[in-house]
Amino acid sequence: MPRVTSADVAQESGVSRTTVSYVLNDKHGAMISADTRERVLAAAARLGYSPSAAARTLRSGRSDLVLCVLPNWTVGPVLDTVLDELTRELADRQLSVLVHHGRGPRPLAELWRAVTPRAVVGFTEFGAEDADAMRRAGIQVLNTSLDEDPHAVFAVPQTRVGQLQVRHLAEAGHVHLGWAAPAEPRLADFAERRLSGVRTECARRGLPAPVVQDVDLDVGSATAAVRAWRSAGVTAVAAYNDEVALAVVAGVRACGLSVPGDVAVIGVDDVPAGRLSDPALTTVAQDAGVQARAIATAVAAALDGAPAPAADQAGVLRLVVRDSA
Amino acid sequence: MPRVTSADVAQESGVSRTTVSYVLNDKHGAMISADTRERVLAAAARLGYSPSAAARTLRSGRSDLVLCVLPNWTVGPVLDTVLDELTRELADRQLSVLVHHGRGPRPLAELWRAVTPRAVVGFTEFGAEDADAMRRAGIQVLNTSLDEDPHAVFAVPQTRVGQLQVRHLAEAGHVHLGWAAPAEPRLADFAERRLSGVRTECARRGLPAPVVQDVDLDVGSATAAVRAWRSAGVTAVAAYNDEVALAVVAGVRACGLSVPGDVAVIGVDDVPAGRLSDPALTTVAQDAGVQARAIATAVAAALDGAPAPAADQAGVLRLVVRDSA
DNA sequence: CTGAAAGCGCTTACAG
DNA sequence: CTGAAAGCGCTTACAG
Repeated sequence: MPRVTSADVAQESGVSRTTVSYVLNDKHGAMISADTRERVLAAAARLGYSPSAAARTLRSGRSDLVLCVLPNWTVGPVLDTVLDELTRELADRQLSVLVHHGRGPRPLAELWRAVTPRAVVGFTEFGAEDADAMRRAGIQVLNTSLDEDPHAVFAVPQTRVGQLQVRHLAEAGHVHLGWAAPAEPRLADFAERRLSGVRTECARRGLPAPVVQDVDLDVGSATAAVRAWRSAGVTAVAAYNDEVALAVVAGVRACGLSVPGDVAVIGVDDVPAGRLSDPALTTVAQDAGVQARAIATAVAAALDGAPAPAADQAGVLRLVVRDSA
Repeated sequence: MPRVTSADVAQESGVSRTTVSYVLNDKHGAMISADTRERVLAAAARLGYSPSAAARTLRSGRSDLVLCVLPNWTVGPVLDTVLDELTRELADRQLSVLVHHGRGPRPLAELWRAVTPRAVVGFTEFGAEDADAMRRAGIQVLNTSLDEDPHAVFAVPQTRVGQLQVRHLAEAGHVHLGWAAPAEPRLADFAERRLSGVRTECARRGLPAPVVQDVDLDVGSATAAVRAWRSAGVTAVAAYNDEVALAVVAGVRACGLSVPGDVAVIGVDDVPAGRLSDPALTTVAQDAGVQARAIATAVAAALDGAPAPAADQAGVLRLVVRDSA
């Protein structure tokens, strides 16, 4: 069954392809009689016509797609929400958001060439040659991954996350702090940034350096870490995220100790499971909506050739005090 | 800065566009001298040439994209993993996977027209007219959402999930069961299927019908539900998923009761937080790898025009017994 | 108000 | 072994 083209619609409605195009694209300048208009629309509907985006993109040199490239580790709940919101935000600007997961074995180039996006938003860093090639092809390249990236349009200030954790713990009187690192090596870049914030803030307050322990998402690993912290005199632990924090809580419990009495724990992300755990997790929440809007604004600005507006990066973070610290 | 085209490469290397195309596509039939070949490749590299996928798609009538359409509620951890794996699986077949989140305000048609995918995999049902239009455009339409869908290529047997939960609870001697439904209305379709499995299995075993309670992801809501269950004589609760199960556990605790002594709880998904909770959650795990491979196989079969192979749907599910039931 | 024609960049028979 | 040419389906000046 051959494709229905604008020529078919033209023939069916007895007009030229030009007119079909004008009608279907609601062309402003051209004045089409209401009668013709109606005829064309009816024919298009009858034939089930849908314009070829490939042809349109080829002709106009631009699609209306925004490609988001995710890192090759599992998307957390926050990023999920960011993508949902971003999709909604950009829809207002007639842009469709497409997400690519996990940087598989196929080179990124295959992908952006295949979709000809207007903009690519990286939630992970791409290689310099990839970025250059995309820019050469007229694609706006935006990056949101890490704070120091010069091309970053919006980076959640990861060091600030660590600072907030320490501030809360220190103000509660804790002096000897621990840091629970994720075992997953692909998280290392993020973890490093957060830890660096923890270190800085400890130093600034004259506290001893944090005692770092890797913590897997199982009780055994967490128990070992808790023992190490205890013997180092640690009374409060800042965790990479809520999941790791939950593991730490489980470890403390397994040692026959209690949270926050023996060891206080603070996480990051504010996941539902943290609200429901015993004790409920104190955490640093990231506002997905703020992130999504900032990225959407940056994308829109880039497409308009405008300078990226300064995003209120501090506003994303919020301390949520519950029972674990 | 104008686009570099194959004509530029041809000129730069002193050959025709035909030859450029042959070299770049590793055309089998055509014998190109090693010398020419090299010259073309060098010129392409020097110019930073990247072929226009729009033109290629227009010319050949097909792209190498597979579009996954997600429902408009947040992706769970299982689906996340499925997408990662699917991306990997299909990369072996030279296909790139693109994911669309959340069915925003833009009509789906805009999207598939804009990317001209080879296949669309729906993790949510689309309207009949959308599906028809896609099929008319030569796109393979696959659906994975719910068991009864005739177009479903691979549906996790949701009713079976409920059956497994009941079987475990019943074999542990429980007679009066509760079912914890998610408060989120967008989950209703899934929840309904699981609950139906619970009902069926209760009936089959001659147990009274399950007592259904909506449970929000907060302690207050869960506490109210637990009180209702207790006064109905319920001793074990099957929850929609692990998050809801965690809420139920929190509710039981808030009532001053214990899990599983007073109320046993079983979830679905096997999320890390469930492993770490106190007590550790008994749950029904879904194997994301099995799902991803089944979908990948189905997509490949559809593209080859082959009939979809029967997937081993039962193998996806596995009971994980821990301490909560 | 509407039509004929060019051209976006590519691939592929068809001739040499 | 390589080139000239057609055509995928669309939009948009340019003429009427």
